[in-house]
Amino acid sequence: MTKNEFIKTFSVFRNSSDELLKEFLAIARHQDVPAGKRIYSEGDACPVIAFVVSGEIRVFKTGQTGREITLYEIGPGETCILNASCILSGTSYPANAVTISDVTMLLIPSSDFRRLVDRHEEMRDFVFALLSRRLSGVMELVEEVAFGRMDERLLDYLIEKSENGKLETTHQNIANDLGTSREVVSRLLKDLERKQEVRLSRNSIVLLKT
Amino acid sequence: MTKNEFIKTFSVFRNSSDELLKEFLAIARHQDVPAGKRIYSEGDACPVIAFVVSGEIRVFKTGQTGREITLYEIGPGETCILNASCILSGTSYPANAVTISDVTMLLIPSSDFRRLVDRHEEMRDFVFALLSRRLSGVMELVEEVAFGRMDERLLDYLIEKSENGKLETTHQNIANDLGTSREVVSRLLKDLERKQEVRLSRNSIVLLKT
DNA sequence: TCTTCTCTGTGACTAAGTCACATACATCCC
DNA sequence: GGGATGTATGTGACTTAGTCACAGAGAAGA
Repeated sequence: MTKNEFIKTFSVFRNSSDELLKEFLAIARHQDVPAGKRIYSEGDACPVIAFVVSGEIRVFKTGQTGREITLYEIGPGETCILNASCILSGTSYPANAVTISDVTMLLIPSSDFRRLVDRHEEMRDFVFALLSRRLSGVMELVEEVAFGRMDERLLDYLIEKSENGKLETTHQNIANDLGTSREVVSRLLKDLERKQEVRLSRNSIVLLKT
Repeated sequence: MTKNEFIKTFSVFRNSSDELLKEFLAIARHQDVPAGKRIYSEGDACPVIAFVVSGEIRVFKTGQTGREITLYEIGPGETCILNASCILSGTSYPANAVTISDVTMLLIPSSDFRRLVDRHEEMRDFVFALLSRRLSGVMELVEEVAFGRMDERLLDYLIEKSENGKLETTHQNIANDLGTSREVVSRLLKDLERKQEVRLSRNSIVLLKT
């Protein structure tokens, strides 16, 4: 990957020293991962840190009952900050991660990453900013889960995830993102359909009231 | 505060350079805050960062209905990492904080803190470690809230918070920590009393089955 | 003792999650 | 086309959690 390609995706580094960019790109190993592949599981060690060039990764927790909840998603120009967190604090991975589309990423071994963070202010700023954004985000999620109504959370979710008022996914997938069960999602969606707010069919939800 | 007093509480800095310690202590402003005082509210800016020398601070979120949930507590030798997070990423405070006992802390203006982090590896390590511990902790909390049963969460809470099998607090305070309502706590405690697992009286809960 | 304030108890109702099972849709094979 | 199979969705009955309204108990001061 060239310097220019890198900067295009990781725009925070656009004004960074040539030294940092050269070092980074010399170390980085390019990797492609197909959609639906588990990247990390809870308790894993973190030998490398991943910088996502394209595609999306879902980070989630699992309950004993098998229910799941999405903590956040990682997109292009971001890094799997939990890797950073593990590496810099020497702990193991506290959640699960899976690719939700084909993903291209740059891998940096943890020892090299540590050195980059120590040497380069831009790298530190990047990591701090992302780490604190995640912390805020997960705190926000606690608030939603603890106090929010499921029907409202579902509606917000539909609006956020839909493209042109349409969403192609299963009720189970929605439940896994929201941390509830498939039945609850099915029932709430049916209520919305009765209120003429959505049209349902297999693998598809169409928003009517925009 | 002398260097030795500081190191006693913030033991991670015990092997740090004299330079860092001197600089830190020259900048730090000592402050005492009585119990029950609001330190930050959601949306506040962070002009300073607080290093807690003694006492405890509770960090929590509030819902529209007035319910609260504790995200974590800050004790001696820790810093209010959300301050750090705000300062280093330039955002505002995403939660509320209140002293739960008399607190003594050292305040560092944000610009000075930024400089300390840039210059000293030990300070970076300290901040990263705490930040990632908090992130893990809050993720754990999401899991508990999303999937845990309230009776089990309550029991865990009682065991964790009790001293010599005794706990002096109100049902409302417990509810505020767990993110539920006072009635739910009262009912579940009554159930535990009927099962001979606790003895209840005003402002006090005694664990019987240790 | 009376008043006032805080804390706790409880019934009735709504929201959310679980369990069990029925039904619908899609795909592949013949 | 017509089955067979697998995945996705619908729904009733039940349990757990949260809300609302209000009753009653304990503490503390006048």
